[in-house]
Amino acid sequence: MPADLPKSRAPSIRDVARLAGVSHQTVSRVLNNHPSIRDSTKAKVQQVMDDLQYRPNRAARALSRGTSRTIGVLSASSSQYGPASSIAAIQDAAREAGYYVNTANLTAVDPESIEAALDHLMLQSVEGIVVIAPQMRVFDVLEQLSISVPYVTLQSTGGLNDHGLSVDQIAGARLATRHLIDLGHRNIYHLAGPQDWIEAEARMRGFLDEMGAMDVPTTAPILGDWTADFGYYAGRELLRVRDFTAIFSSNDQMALGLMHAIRDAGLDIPGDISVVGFDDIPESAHFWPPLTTVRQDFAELGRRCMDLLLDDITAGPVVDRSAIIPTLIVRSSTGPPAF
Amino acid sequence: MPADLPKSRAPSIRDVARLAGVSHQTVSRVLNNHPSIRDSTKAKVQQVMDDLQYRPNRAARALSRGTSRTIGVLSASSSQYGPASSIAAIQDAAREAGYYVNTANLTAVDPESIEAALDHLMLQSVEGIVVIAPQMRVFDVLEQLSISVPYVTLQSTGGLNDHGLSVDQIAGARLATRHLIDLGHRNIYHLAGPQDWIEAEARMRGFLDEMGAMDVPTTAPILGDWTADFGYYAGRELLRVRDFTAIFSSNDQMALGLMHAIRDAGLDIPGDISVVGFDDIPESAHFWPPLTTVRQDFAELGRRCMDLLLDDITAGPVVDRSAIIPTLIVRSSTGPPAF
DNA sequence: CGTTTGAATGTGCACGGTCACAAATGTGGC
DNA sequence: GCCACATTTGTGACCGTGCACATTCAAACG
Repeated sequence: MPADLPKSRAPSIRDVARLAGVSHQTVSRVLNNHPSIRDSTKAKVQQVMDDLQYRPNRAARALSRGTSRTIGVLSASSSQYGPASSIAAIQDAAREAGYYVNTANLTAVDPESIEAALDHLMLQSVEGIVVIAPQMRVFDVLEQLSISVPYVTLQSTGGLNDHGLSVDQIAGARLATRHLIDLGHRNIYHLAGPQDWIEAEARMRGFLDEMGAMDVPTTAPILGDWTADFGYYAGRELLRVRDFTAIFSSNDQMALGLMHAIRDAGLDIPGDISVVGFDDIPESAHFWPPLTTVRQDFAELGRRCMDLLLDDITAGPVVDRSAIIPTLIVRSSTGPPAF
Repeated sequence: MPADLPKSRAPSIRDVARLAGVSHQTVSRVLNNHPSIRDSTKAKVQQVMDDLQYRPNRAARALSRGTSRTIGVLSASSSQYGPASSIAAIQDAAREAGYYVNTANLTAVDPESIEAALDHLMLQSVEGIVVIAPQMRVFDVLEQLSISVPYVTLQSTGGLNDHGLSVDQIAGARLATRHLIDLGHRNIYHLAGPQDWIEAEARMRGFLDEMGAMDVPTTAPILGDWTADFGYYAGRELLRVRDFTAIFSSNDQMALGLMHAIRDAGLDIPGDISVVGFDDIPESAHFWPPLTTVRQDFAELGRRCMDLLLDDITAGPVVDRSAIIPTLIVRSSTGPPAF
């Protein structure tokens, strides 16, 4: 019976080397697929590695190589559908590329907690950072801190820096707005996201741009907080005046709340009021009525973002930085205005 | 002007030592809050560390200590609301405890990808693993692989092992079922989750238990896939016969789809059919009608789970392993049956 | 057959911390 | 002033891997 007792320490390359009758460097070469290794040697070493259930020690490798093969994700509101989908895609892409992912959540958006989260990531010597914290303020802090590793963001600030990759939110918002205008609506409200959020800002701009381009008079957008709850209360307030026939909501959740309020007021959707959302979360198709919305491919975004970062890290080939154009999904929550 | 040129390498503990006029070991002691360090020395060292913007190298520390201060999260379906919330809570709790978190997503539930994900985590020498992959099969594989680090799961299999901590799904399901029975329903369907999922199984058992306890005849549960889409199609099928007055859905998304189908059939909720969900996702309050459901505190679950794991790792004090009891949230999707 | 060349393998050290132990320094009692 | 003792600091080895360089070996060439 082989001495299979649980050794106190895990086997190292030297253990493997000794048993295989080679030097530790040869084992290292096998590990790293060095070209000049005799096949027989390679096989022998690999055999011993299997027998010993050898696993390279990541810390040692990182130390010696000076590289951690780890990337960090700085995320806010990671429990929401969009960010969560992107994070998952990022993790998959990273793993496929042989990278590890470490996530730090932002508990608040004040500079202190941003710095704390960043510190947490830097302490792990991440080689790059993906920022999925869509608040403007996060970007400001990032700029100031002058981080020593490359970083990319899921939300482009629109050309101010080249760290961004993003769905073209403006185009998406214009799509939604145009849809309402084409249906004949002229009194359209926009329920925007928090002013601080990049997507909120971009969607608002898209809305205003399209309204301007089509020469439709605009009212000031309402600033919400993305939640269905807010959508509901905003809807209640808006309906006290009821000087509109359509609303474009910055995300699906608020649209849901809006529709709730509209129904509560005894009005019909889309008969009395049309509603458009943004995101196309999987539930939107089953809202009442099924929500017309703008679809974003969050997973694709995550993957592309990862490509971009890996490119920055390895200074590799130029990758596709073109924006992803979202698509309009027309369902039953929109129709021509009543007269 | 000080020589502030960007050195090719980051400052090490020895650089700090040299500038502070002490030995590297003294610097190490300052880093680790060793008790016997003269205050003046400590201050001096800290000053130099600040000046140099010194950051301890995690890899080196992990290597020499033989401990990585990293825990792994093995997760499936991490973009769904529940798991995502729990993961976020776990990350926060870990960071607070000075641990790093590394996540591996399961792309599929076959043994190969489970093993691959686990491998990915083990390669990083994680000290513990949190499993948020709620499929039974994952547990089987975990048992077989006989992992060398402690692990805990968010979904208890119910006493077969002691790795679990969970919301008492059975109690929650009984709450929901009892609510329907108390309202006077006697023909109640259950739309369950995928058979392989632990929660699905537990909720189904809760449903059957309560029905049995109250002496209400039961029909076989329908097995769904958690999506609103499935809820919709299941609803369409069920309504062809329409031999029931209430449905208890295993989660809120399927309940949403169900309600969609019920409305499509021209029926009233809860007038004709009552619907209960499970989870209380933030949108449920704004469904049409607002959904009666069972609330789970995912974040609390994540935190408690982390406590449990850290306890296992450090062999610390016994922590609270009591199950979390979910609560019933009554809204407008349930009412007495029509006669 | 000696020389050149390239592939295959070995040697020793570096990476940046921590640990065990030794040494120096300070403190109090007699 | 000397000893016992606690506190503070220093020395050197070590963790597991990769790198630079040295060495061995085999084949090819003149």
